[in-house]
Amino acid sequence: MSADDDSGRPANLSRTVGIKQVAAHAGVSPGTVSNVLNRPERVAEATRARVEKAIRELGFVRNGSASTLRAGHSSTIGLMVLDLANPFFTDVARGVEDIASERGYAVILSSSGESDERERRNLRVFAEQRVRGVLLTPVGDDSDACDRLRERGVPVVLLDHPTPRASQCSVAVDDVAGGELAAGELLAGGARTLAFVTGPMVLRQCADRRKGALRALRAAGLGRDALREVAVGAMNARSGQEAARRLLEAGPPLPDAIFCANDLLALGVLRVLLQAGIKVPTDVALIGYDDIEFSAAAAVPLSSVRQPTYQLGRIATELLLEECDTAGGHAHQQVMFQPELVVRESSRSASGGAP
Amino acid sequence: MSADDDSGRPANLSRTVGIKQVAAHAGVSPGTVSNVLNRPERVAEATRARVEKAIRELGFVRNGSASTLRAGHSSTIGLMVLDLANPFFTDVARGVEDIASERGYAVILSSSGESDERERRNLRVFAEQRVRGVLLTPVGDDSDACDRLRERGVPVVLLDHPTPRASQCSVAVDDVAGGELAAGELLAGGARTLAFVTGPMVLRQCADRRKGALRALRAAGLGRDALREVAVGAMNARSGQEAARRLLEAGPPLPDAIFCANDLLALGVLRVLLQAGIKVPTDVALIGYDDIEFSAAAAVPLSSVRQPTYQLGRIATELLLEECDTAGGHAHQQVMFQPELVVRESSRSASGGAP
DNA sequence: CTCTGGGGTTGACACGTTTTAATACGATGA
DNA sequence: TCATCGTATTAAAACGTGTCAACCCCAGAG
Repeated sequence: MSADDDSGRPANLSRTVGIKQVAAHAGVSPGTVSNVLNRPERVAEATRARVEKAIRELGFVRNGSASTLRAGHSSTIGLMVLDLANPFFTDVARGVEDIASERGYAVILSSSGESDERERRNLRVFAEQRVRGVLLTPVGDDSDACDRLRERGVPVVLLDHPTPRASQCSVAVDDVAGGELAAGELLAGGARTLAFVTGPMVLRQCADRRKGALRALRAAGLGRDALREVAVGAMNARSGQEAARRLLEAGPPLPDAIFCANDLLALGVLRVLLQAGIKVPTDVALIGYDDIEFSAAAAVPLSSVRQPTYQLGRIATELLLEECDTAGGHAHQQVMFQPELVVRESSRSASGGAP
Repeated sequence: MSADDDSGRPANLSRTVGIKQVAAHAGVSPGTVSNVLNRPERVAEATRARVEKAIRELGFVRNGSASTLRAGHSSTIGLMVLDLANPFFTDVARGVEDIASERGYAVILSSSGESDERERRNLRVFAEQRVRGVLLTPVGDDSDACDRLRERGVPVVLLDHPTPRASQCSVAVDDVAGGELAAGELLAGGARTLAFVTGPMVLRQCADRRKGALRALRAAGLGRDALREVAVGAMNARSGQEAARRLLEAGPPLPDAIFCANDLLALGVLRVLLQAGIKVPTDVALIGYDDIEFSAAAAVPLSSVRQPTYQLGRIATELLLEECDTAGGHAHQQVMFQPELVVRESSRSASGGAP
């Protein structure tokens, strides 16, 4: 009585159980089964029950490829972020998944790893899968790949990336303001020389936060030469360590304070500084960006700039699905949030406390 | 060889450009285009060049749904982890993505959030998408949903989850040994009473690490009553904080040391302890599990148990793809890695140093 | 009784690709 | 010259679902 071969048991092993098999089992036509699945209100209560019973009994699972093929688009959306290992983006992803699954959409999650070649490759996979729409945190500013998608009729919402173009939706946080907040906090603490530790400048996040820092410097009456820039290849803790080592190797006059474009960078910097016996914030003040969960628990609790990450994901997804569901008349929106300064120990220099 | 019917202008707006349009443009049959895409060696150099030119000019992108429908399965694999916000799993995911994309597979990444209902729902999405195979870190031990997939002919490799069943592949790390290492380290430091902070016991990871801890206790000649267990609802930092508060509220005789089933839990515990003015490791020693990147940078650098995360993902994917590509004769493997103790400050109690 | 209307159901086709059996064609050997 | 063979290409038949026009049947109106 082992369930080895097809010995009279319900058709578990029958190669594939499709809409037709269900129809036969329920004594209706395939069209009716399709109606039960897609417009249940059009089919009489009794037949509907019979079909649903058959579906359960046969363990039918709708073939998504066939649906997609017929419909011209699937019920999945693609989400492409810069770095899956960054808690900032996993928070965003959580917001995306929550809204999407609430509305019956599945999410294909993908990461470009800050490489535009991987971005292109993964966007092509999205295109092949005929995703319904795409949420994209672009690596560069070249909107080329993005435009090709939109030409194909695939809505794209830019995520954590503002756009001046009225022809598309975007959700972002004001990184210039955030950079100004961060640098301003360091300057208010008494710093006269700053270092800016950053990832690749092609990343808009880095460029904007730098711009904000420069603005703060100017407001404090300091020149551009008060800012030393250290650019590394990625925005993770490992690169942060490299940046700190470079700063140390550069020689004795360390900057008064360091602004990192990212909490991951800041944690890496912090680690190397402490290992070198440098006191934070006494010797050097430090501030990061994103306010990820681990920053508060760091060796020296890290000051940072908080962004509404989860909201970012939610709003972006709502905009995208709105654009998908609306036929033609969709009003594109460019949403911009404001960041918030979070002051912890790493920037509370002994000298410059509260005013 | 002159323009056939299209009047000079690139066919951007033609509703959908499929294999047929390419064929017409290149003056061949659709079958030949398909051959160019899938078995280029079968088609003459000259025609192949012509077809490839047409593909570029029309911006053709193969329709994955149609391929999948025809083939019966797609060229994507599904990856379901317990918690995307846990760096342990993002490291694993990196290993998976690297191997998969190397072999021309795309990855659909999904997270059950330690909820078996979400696990079932997301596995159903995998089934609808007709993924080629699934990498699964199951929430519970009920292999039901998993079995249904395998009945459908979808290979499933268990990830971070050992199995005694010879009928399926699995890749795991010995969590009993790891738990024993962790608790052993605390006991070697002089602790006589322990707390075990853990997530839901349905999670095998938690159950096994507890088993290892008990084994270490026994080896040290201590009874089961030397271990106080604090179980919380999830394995993240927030729950860790809750656990620590519960320990503090329970009254003055704190345990000598705390073993957390997870670094996230440990970081949460650490934070609350420090805020309460409790010295780590002097008053209470602490050890976590997974050795995530942030543990080394914590307020008190966290001792932990390291696992070969990236390798875990790689090997699991290799096994899965091997099973997918092999027709029938596939030898299932159960791979088990050994964990490694990483001692840092949080477990170096003043009393018990080196032997 | 017939006629009309409408809810419920059906059947057939289309979606874009892959695959298989069949075809065209030029070259080779008898 | 014809038969044979191999290579390059083609036409046609699936894959499983959604859609839409057609159809059936019965209730109610005339």
